[in-house]
Amino acid sequence: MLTINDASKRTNLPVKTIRYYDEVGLVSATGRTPAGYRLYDDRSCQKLGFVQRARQFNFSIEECRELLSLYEDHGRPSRDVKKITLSKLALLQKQLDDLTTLTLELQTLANQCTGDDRPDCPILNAFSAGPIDAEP
Amino acid sequence: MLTINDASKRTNLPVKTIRYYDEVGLVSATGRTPAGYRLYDDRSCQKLGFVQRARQFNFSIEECRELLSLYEDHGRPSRDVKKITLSKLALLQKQLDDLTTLTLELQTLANQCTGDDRPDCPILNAFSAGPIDAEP
DNA sequence: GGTTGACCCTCCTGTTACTGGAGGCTTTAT
DNA sequence: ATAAAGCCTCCAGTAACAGGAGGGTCAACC
Repeated sequence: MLTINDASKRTNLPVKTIRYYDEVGLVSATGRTPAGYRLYDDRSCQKLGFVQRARQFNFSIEECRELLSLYEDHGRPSRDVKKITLSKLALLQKQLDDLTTLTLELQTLANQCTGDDRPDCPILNAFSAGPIDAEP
Repeated sequence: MLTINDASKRTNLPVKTIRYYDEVGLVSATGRTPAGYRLYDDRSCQKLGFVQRARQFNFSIEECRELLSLYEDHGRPSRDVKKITLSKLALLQKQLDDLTTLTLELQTLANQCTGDDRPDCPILNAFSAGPIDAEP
């Protein structure tokens, strides 16, 4: 049985975060010492690690909860997991597209800006006028 | 002078958002009617539009405040604006890289998953094990 | 003149996923 | 014996709004 600090070291999750996951019932502590200290076993640590990686993939806490229950349920069909994953993937793709467009436009503006002492600035001009045409 | 609703239509910002910008002092209402209704003139609408576009570029409210004050200050050097823009650009680039990696990895996992009735699922396996090697 | 319906206001709560801190035990090391 | 580190709970705050309650206002229509 590990203290919350040990679990933190093993999973690379901050202590505060582990406590939070316990609080919201995502990954509950295995037990408590008589003094009330949280205890975690290997299984709990594994789940914490699972959540950590899923979070890195931009899965929300609620989605993690769902994935975790599928993970816990030994007989679940992989179809269910794949479905969640694919819809998340579509979302990521959209974010990616938006971010790419945005970066390109901003890059264009920065390139056009002389960045000197003169007050004329294409960036501010663009912001005050309207949408930007990116030039290649 | 426009009501908040008219300003909303002109700028495509929700009424709630415009009120919020007033509340936090980002773009204050030009005045009020005797009944307490917010009023906006062309200049305010222009500022609202400015903020809207800057927000689309992922500038935070505080950054917008900064840009807006540069925008207001007629004599500011374009260097200042460019500096802010470039650091924002670097941040965007990093987000983009992370998101790209993430998407690729998740894609790899989804491809490996049969998505049928069987419980074996590479996605869950990967999450429970550790980092993923994306295959081309 | 009354009434509907569309606006407007303020204030409060909730969202996401934590993070920081106060105040106060417990355990471990010296 | 004491100091440091670690643990606990509870409270507040973060970003940028969105939703809704409760209530005032304005223009039009009958």
